[in-house]
Amino acid sequence: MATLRDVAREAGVSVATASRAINGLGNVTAPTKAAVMAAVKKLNFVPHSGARSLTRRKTDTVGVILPDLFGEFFSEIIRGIDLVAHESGMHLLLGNMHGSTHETAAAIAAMRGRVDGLLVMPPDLKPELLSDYLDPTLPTVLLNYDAGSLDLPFVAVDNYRGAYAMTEALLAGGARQVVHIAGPKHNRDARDRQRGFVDAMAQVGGVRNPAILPGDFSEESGVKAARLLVEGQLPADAVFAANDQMAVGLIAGLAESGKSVPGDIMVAGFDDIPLARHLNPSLSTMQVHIDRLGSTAMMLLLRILRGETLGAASATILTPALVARGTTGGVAAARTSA
Amino acid sequence: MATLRDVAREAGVSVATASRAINGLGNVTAPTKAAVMAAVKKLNFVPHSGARSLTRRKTDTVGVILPDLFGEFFSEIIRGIDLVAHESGMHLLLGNMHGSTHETAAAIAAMRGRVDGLLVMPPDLKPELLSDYLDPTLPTVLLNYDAGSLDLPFVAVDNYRGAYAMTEALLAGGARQVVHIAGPKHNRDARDRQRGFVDAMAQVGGVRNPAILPGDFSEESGVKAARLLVEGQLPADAVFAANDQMAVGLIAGLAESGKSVPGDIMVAGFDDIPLARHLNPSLSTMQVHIDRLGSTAMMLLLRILRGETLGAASATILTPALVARGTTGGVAAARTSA
DNA sequence: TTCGCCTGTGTAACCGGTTACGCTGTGAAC
DNA sequence: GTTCACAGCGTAACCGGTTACACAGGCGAA
Repeated sequence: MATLRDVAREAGVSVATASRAINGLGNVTAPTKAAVMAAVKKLNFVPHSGARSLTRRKTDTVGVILPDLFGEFFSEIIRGIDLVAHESGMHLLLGNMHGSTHETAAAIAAMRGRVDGLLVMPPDLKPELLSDYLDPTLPTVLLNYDAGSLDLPFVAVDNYRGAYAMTEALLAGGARQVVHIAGPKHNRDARDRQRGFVDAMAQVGGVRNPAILPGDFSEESGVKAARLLVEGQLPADAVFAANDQMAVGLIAGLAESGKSVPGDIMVAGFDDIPLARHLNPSLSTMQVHIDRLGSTAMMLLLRILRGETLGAASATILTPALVARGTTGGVAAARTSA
Repeated sequence: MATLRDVAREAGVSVATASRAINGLGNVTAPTKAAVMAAVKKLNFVPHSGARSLTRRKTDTVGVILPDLFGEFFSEIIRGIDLVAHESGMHLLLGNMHGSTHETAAAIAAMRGRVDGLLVMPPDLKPELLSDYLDPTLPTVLLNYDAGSLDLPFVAVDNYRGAYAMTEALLAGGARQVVHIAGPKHNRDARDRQRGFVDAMAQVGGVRNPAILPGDFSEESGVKAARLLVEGQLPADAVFAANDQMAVGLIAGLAESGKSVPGDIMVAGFDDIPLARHLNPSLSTMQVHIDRLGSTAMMLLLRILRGETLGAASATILTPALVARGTTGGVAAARTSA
């Protein structure tokens, strides 16, 4: 592979001149520049980004650290990030914490020297730990994580208000006994959604200790919840699952037990994954523009990298929108129904 | 941020010793090593990967260049790649060609000096162009792309045989007039699937010029195909869509026209996206382990990077498996049905 | 005692770019 | 005819690591 020195030699100039010519800095005459460019073409020279970033002290890359890469949720986030990053000529370096705290530290450490900034989504990490791992000199935006005590910019979904709104809607739709399927215990999203549910039940429904079934955001745990519900003879006329994935499993489980949705029992989810509208009946849910979560965070990071100071703008909360569909009897079944 | 020199100074040793201690090279006494490690802790030193990769001439990163980042297909590929990469301590640098040829060249060029190898998926690029863009010194594995004349290792899905098998199955299931909804014209997957369909129709069904409707892999184009089919009064008792996405649209469109699936008409897709089994009736399709596409390619690349020479092994073809479900009357409707 | 080897450590070159600074030669101003 | 500013270009230091090579000291063998 040709280096800049090779190009300089070929063009009969110094490396400094070659560098200036290639990067379009002013002080190079047209003929000199032409000679350099000819050498570049001839030798097929492509600048070594690693070396360049070493002196420039910028890499034009941002690190993205996600808890997992599974499912549409993450692909949407990445797509949103990429959209904005691409516009600014930034690259994306993917890190995956694979659920382990230790891996998280490693993933973050490995980013040093490779990226100009970090986008981190640590749904089940304690703030103190997180601040230990993060490099304070590296611009960082948190995804879906209210930093709280940490003084870091973040973009989050208003899980609390979303859950509150959905619960309210179920009650308004005639449900009296609403059961919640919770997400993983340590997951902040899950906890906030549960809080929203509990508060809405108390404040709007006048119910003190609403039933809550355990879950872990997986489809399987939704199936299990259906079993618990039916076998446990839990009185319920509506179930609000903490995410769509569990709602999908729940509906399958209810169908096996001969329960009809929404006839016997209404079902609602959270996230509005693409699958939601294709179910039959289609799934009522809280629509989160997942890609916007990513793109907003990326825009925030870009502004920080540009040196802008963002005061209150550093905390962005996206409010999910209620989408009433078939499983709450809100609208006719999706058109995919036969 | 502390550098190696800082650590060396703090520990009272030279940079060489510090480097050796940190990297666990043998020739360092225990007390010296301890002193260095103490300095590392104290100064919070994290090696600068950029600088390190400059001398080591390896980056522990592979570049992944995909045509797009939309939908579950790509998220699954990335997940498969990440799974293997992570095991080997490799990082993933994402490049996106955003559908444009020019961007493709830029994406590939930007990788120089940042990665040790490349995973490229160029579904609608001509081989000659591709070889122009690629750096011959950079180990590269092609995804879902039979390099043909190019002498590059690749991992691909046997689209031809998959389509052939599905068409055969439809015919065996009693269909006589099978219509194909094709994918984008320049897309190799789409073309191979169409060939498989045409050949099977001729060889197994004895049909010379089977009907083929245009499509572009989008759900929308499936809906359009349904319209063409019904309004055009095309005689058909089965439709084989070149991918699941279009099959989904097709089913929706047929439902709108009052056609029942599989009663009036059977439907089959290709890919087995997660949504497929959740439809009602569930979608018959060719199962492609998309994540394996990614992980296999990554394993191939790793072996090349390790210096292994792989002869015939450099071309891997994954054969998709037929999954008969509701839309071909093959099995009972999915359990998500009410 | 002397030689040689081996171990632990330091010096400095190097990876491939960028850029501060210094040098040269030209034309304008005096 | 000097002086000066400035444009164009080259030299060399630098980014932050790795590592070839040199070197010092300790030890066993001759």
